[in-house]
Amino acid sequence: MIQITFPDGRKREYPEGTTGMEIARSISQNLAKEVYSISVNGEVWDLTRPISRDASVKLHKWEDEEGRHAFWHSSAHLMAEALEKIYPGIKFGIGPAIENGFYYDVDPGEGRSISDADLPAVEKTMMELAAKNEIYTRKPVSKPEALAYFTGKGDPYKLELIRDLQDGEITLYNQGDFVDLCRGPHLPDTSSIKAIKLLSVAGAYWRGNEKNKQLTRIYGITFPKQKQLDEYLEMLEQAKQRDHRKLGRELELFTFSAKVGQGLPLWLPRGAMLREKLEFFLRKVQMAHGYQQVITPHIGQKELYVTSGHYEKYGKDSFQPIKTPIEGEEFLLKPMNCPHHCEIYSSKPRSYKDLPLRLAEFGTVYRYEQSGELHGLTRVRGFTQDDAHIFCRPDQLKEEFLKVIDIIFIIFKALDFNDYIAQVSLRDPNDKAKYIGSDENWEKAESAIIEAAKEKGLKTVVELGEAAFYGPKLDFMVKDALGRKWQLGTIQVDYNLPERFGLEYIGSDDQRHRPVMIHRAPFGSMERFVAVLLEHTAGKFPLWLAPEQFVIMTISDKFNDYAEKVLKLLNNSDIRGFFDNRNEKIGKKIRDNELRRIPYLLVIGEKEMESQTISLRKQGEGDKGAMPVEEFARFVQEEVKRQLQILD
RNA sequence: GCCGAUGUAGCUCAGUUGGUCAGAGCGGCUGAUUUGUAAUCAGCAGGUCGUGGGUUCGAUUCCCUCCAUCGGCUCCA
Repeated sequence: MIQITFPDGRKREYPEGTTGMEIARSISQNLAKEVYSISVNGEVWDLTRPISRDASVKLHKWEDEEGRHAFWHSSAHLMAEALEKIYPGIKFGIGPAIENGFYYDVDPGEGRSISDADLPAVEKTMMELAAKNEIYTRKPVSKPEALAYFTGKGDPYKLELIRDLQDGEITLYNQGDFVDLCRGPHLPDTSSIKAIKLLSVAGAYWRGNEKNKQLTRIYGITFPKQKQLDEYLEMLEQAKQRDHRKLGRELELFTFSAKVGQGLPLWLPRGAMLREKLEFFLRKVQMAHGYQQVITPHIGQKELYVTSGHYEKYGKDSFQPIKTPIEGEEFLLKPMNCPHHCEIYSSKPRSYKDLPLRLAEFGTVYRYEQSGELHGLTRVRGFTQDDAHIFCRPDQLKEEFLKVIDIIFIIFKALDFNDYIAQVSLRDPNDKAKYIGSDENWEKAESAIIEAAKEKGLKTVVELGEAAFYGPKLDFMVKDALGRKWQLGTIQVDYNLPERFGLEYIGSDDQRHRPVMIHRAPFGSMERFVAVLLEHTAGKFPLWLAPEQFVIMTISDKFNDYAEKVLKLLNNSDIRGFFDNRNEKIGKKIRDNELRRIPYLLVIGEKEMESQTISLRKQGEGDKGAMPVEEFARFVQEEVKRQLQILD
């Protein structure tokens, strides 16, 4: 007998070789139907794998990531089985479970391709196979056996994967006629896979390397119940409604023009107002934190970027230099503000007493992003960074870094961004050639970031190879409506540019010293920030940010004069809004302005004119009753003040 | 840049197996209506069916190029 310990600490005896499924059944038959995998001493196993020693276990249902993972991973195998039936000779790459569903990378073979239109047939075959209740069987094999099998099958990608594996840790799984190299775990059989949707087809480079062959990646998702699939698809539809590209058009915030050029956003009046308010907000925060605004040009001599290293790193695949007509001097559209700010630093001798020097600029930069990369406002070719560079003494670095984190917290709090990921982006230790600067400087910079994040109690994830070429970063990532992660705020420690630009200050010892630089942008870029904000709020901005805070609507045009008077009064009270003077019924005007996400709708008719009031409607909440005009003005001012309290 | 898909009026979308096939709703304009809390009615104007080429007696429809967009991959200072 072996002793099994459950998560709640209870222990129970089972015969040696018992399986997860048997343990589940011993608790209840219903449970047995709902579990998909089991953790044995922290390792996730198949439910059918015999347990031969005392162990701590946890059974995983759909609600657990481990349960869904096994479900989707098994679904990927099921899809592969179906693909092999429909496309004999198809080659397989990798087919993992992902956050929402699974994918499999396949090579359909010369002259064959798979497109969206082919997916329903694959789905159908998967359904048929699933209904056969095929059993997933695990089989440990030796490396030579594994190599022999896939050589026989002629699957070069699997062979490549096997070569990187250690003998003794290789397992094959099969269900029906399909055999795959796989670590597992898997479902006991295919019977629980009841609802299948293959979502999309995409190209994906083998092993994520651009130089390798591009395989066809098929994304799909499966569920134990049809209802869950319906709900998931409904959720995707809902997310589409919050897409910032759709909302940007509907709310008339921004647009694009193929004539102007792809990836170059045009901000419409309402969008410009929104940006102005965001900038105003950050300016105030920064002023309180000792920043000084500067302004620099949109271009700079090519030499400037040769000095900074940007030219060597990005010059060839970037917008190419523009030239003066007579002298032929070369200038670059600025891809970064830091070199300009470095030159401001060195415009006069600096003393240790001047530091830290915090130079801020809403700097518009231009970068050549690959055409396939452009995406609404989140990935563009021209954008404005809420940039600043802090030049400080090494002994001030940590404190300055912590203060920047505070600013990011202030912003995220004011805009209700609670769901972010703090990512420590370090350099790839195996590819140091990608970066400039000495190991010593990198180590100093990386440990400064890690320490600061720790001190702030930030829960961080560490990503190797995600650093900027001149220094490591602390990035704040936020998800969009469809769960795609975007980097917003960023803080970067940089010992390298000060060196390249020969920046110095005179210390208290009367000697020359080198300052350290912090690059930081709490919003990241105005464009991307607005995009993510739009998707988070579905266009319902907080009152202080709303491009239009109120709209006046009259019951009939008999009250237009009074409405004009109210409009003037409110505008004079520094409240933004307009008079919807269309000759429409009140219901129509309410509907239209609700859809435009105007926070306050003011209805004016006979009663209101007589009593010098307005009838107030709050967006999404309906009628709030009558209110004197002055009171409404105060009410709005106070709400804005309350929302911006964080600035005080 | 790569793989796959899409592109019909300002927006959302119908339509043509190549031949009265250029349509609807919303939006816009004009008029009527003077309205009480999520769509008043009527009329009118809008499109060289993304662009350029080709096949054909004939192309919005078939083929190619380019442009833009969408889903991914790679990249992201």
